[in-house]
Amino acid sequence: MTPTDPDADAPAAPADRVRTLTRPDHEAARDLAAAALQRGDLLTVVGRCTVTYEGRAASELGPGDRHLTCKPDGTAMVHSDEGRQPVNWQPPGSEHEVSLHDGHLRVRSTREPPTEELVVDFERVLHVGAFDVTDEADLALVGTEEHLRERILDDPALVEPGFTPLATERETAAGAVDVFGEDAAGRTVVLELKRRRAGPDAVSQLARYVDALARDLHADAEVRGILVAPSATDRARRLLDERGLEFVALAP
Amino acid sequence: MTPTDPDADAPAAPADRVRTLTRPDHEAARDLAAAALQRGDLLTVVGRCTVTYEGRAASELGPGDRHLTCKPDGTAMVHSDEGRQPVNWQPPGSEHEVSLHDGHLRVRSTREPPTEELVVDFERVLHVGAFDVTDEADLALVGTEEHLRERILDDPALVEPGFTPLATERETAAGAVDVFGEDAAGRTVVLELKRRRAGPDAVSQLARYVDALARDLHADAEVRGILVAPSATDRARRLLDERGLEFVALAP
DNA sequence: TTGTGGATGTCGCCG
DNA sequence: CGGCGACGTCCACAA
Repeated sequence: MTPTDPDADAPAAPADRVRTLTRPDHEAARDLAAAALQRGDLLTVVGRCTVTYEGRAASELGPGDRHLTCKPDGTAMVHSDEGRQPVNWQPPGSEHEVSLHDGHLRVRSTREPPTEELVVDFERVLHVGAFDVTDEADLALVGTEEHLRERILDDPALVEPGFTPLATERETAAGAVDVFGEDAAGRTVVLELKRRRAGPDAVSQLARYVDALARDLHADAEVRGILVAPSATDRARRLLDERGLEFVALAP
Repeated sequence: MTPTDPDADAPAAPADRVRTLTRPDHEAARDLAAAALQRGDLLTVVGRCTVTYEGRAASELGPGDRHLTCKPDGTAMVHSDEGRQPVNWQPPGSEHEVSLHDGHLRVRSTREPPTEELVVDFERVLHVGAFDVTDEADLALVGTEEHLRERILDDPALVEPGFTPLATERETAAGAVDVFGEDAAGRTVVLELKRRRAGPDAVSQLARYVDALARDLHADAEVRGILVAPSATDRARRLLDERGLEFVALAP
């Protein structure tokens, strides 16, 4: 927290839900940023800065123009002008603090564990913004692996005629199997589902479950493993063949 | 870049590197946003909006306050007040456009392939910002898997006395092996490196390489596989044992 | 363009 | 908390 305002018991003015400064001096920027963190606002800072990170790894980033976001949940992100990924960040649950260092505006974010520290040092501030935002809505997403599973449970013949699902997330020594069932001949079947084109790791995953189940059941039990995905790479196909596993093309 | 302005030979006014509006009406917001996209600025919009996405999957998001970023490289991100991940986004290379719909400010981002469309519809705009930002600096990151590899090549005895690296990224039928070498007895050794605690997938990956190499070489060739990581989960240890593979504890 | 595997992955779920 | 696997993963790099 900021080292100010221990007892703001006087009813704060119903401040604007948005407060911004353009090209503020560093003290004004610090004040607005500190107030934003204090109030649990979303804080944005744009300007020329350097960034250092130390934690699971460590990084240095020289001067450049970037966009910093500090969320009320403790997330911090430093975005450059390119890329979907922030160039540096701190996960939710971190604590942010703002200060002046050598006449620079410094935002420091720490968390623990693991111990991680992100320091963003602005030598020039183009913009500071404090936003009182709330979001109650939930994202409704379709086309996931879960939908593929529902499709199969709805109509098991999509996998093959006579296939009967018996369980989902069935536990084995190697982990939980996506769909567990049996074929028309009563043989055990394991499905591994992928919402998109499957690669070698999907095959390895399926193989782990098949091996584990074959061991869990009788030594003589035959266990079929079927990879269900819209498509599979050549290498994945080859690995399937080598392991005596099968493939069924099916999309979410 | 924007697909316009073939001959902007008239010297553009040395416009501010930052232009923002607070609680603009939708037309003013549209004008500033359009100018920002035109100029290749970083565009930010904060306000109450709904979001729809359709492409590799599809999603709907009801009304809430969010922060939209459009980068000059075609990236778009919609951030809510929580989480490190944007609630919706568009990858770099997309094209953004801004318009008025039913009196709302609408930002639409599309790309191809795959065909994907993101529509952000603001019913209330708290803030619009246009920032002329550049970032030449490169991130210097340490503690990656590559550093672990360099550590091993520097001092192969960290793996075991007598270990001799012969190649990195050596190709096999199953893909490229992290480190390929031989032990003191001249046996072929495959290393799979992980910068952090290793799980079952790391073991499967190593097993794929060992199997492929044993096949590529002679049928009677013995190939040792060693997982090198700071630590490994119980399940990973068990899988290593089952497959006759080994583990060496080593951190980047 | 596609394939492949790393990532400070993040995130949710479950023991 | 740690393990485990999905993700509209993103991303760089190689073929």
